[in-house]
Amino acid sequence: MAARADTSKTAESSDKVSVICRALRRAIIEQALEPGAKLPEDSLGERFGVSRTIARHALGQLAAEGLVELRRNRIAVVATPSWQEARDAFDIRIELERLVVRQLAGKLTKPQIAELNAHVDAEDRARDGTDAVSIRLATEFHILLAHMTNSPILVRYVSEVAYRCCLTLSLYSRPHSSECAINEHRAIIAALAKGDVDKVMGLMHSHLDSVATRALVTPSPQRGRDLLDILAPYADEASGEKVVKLPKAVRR
Amino acid sequence: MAARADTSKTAESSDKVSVICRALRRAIIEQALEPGAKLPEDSLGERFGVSRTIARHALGQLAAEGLVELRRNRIAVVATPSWQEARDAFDIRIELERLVVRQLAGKLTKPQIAELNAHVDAEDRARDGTDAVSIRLATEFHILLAHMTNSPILVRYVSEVAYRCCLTLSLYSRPHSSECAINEHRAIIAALAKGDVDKVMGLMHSHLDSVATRALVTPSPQRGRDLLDILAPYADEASGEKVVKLPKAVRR
DNA sequence: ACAGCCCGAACTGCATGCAATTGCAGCGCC
DNA sequence: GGCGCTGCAATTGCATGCAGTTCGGGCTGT
Repeated sequence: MAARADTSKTAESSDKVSVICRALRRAIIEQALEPGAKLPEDSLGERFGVSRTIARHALGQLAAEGLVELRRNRIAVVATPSWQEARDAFDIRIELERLVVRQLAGKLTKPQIAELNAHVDAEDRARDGTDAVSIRLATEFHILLAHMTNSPILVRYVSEVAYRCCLTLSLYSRPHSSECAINEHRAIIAALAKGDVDKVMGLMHSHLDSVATRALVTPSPQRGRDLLDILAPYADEASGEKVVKLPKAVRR
Repeated sequence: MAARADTSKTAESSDKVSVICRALRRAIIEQALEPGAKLPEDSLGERFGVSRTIARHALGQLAAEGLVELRRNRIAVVATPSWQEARDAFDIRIELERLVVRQLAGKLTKPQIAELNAHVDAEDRARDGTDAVSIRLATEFHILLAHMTNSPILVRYVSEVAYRCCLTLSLYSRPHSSECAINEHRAIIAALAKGDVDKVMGLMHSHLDSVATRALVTPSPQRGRDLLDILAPYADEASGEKVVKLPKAVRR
């Protein structure tokens, strides 16, 4: 039951803008929309049966979350975080999630523990599904934890940064074996239930750290980064090196 | 030369929406707009010389940052964070800023240190100004620090959460003596320059913690939610307070 | 006199229209 | 053949218009 239909405090609830936001968010983190994919306002509006105004508003929200890049007078695109930004996001995420488990250790109710276990079971069952889904589930485990702190702000930040990490994982990571992640999730639940603050903070730290380092070992964006943007700063002094213009691989 | 000309990283640069956002943000954290103040789209549009569409978009962004509360079909109001939310915000802020100084310790350039010192000097000069301004400057010191990490994500989160804390300080704190804050800022700069990671993390922690505890000891509005708004007309026992419900803050 | 109802004003939700900017394809020039 | 230019189509930036909802004040019934 992932019903959690509560969107509550944070400005978004049931209007069309939020619906589009959620849909796009999910599409992005499941890689249905790759980083760099174009998101023209009218196409979105047409797709979701709303006007450009609404699509535009949704894009604005997603841009505020860092999932979408918005350049003036240009088509919005799915964000393409740099490797450094990915590292930064993970650093922040580690701190935030340590805070989460610190607040949660020993304070979980039985139903909450059951809910967590159920979620991990779901992760387990999804192991033979697509990679995108298992990544999403793993991410949602962390968001579920954040929810249990009853701190809307913490939920928002953890969600955002987790989504960003999801996005970067899709960029810089190859098929990851979710097995160990699941085991680590179980270990975290156990330590939380036992109330061992230090243990659980350490677990969470190493869990995220391992994901980060395992995923982000390759600072060479094999593809997908639009080189033109990368090279923009070098345009001034790029006299000696001949910069060939690559054949725009990502065309539609 | 604070010409931090970074456009486009964080979606907001030079369009009218961002202008309005910045203006409102500042008005809010300087308490020109009190928590609970109404922000009708038309009035904002009129005030800033734009249409409702733009004002609406700006409100959306500010709502995403938690500075504005947006209820469907209702006039937007400046957010009124509960006391618990204030605590949560400070908790998060402490972690984030510890991360900031951890990354910064020993890595600051001379110009950066000079810039920081200049800012604190400005804080010093503003001591005889209004409280709102000195609070804003103190907040901006922390944001300036975050900027120096060169991590856009960190900048965004620190800024947001710092603004939120600013907002709550205006709610739950009485006139605070900024003197010690200034000294603590100087101490932090010194420790950063010396590169003493542990020292500076401890300093930052206690700095923020002291601000938080000094400020948040009084949950005077029992729950702080929009209950406060409801009770405003019946402001008998809340006598000492200046709760004029709304002199139509932004009315032509 | 008081409570409840009703109606108008105010406001938001959303779509559409128009001007301005950008992307791009084709064309001419070197 | 490659490079730069030009004009058109695509797309955004923004304002305005209309419909639906909420708020508040006055009126009526008791």
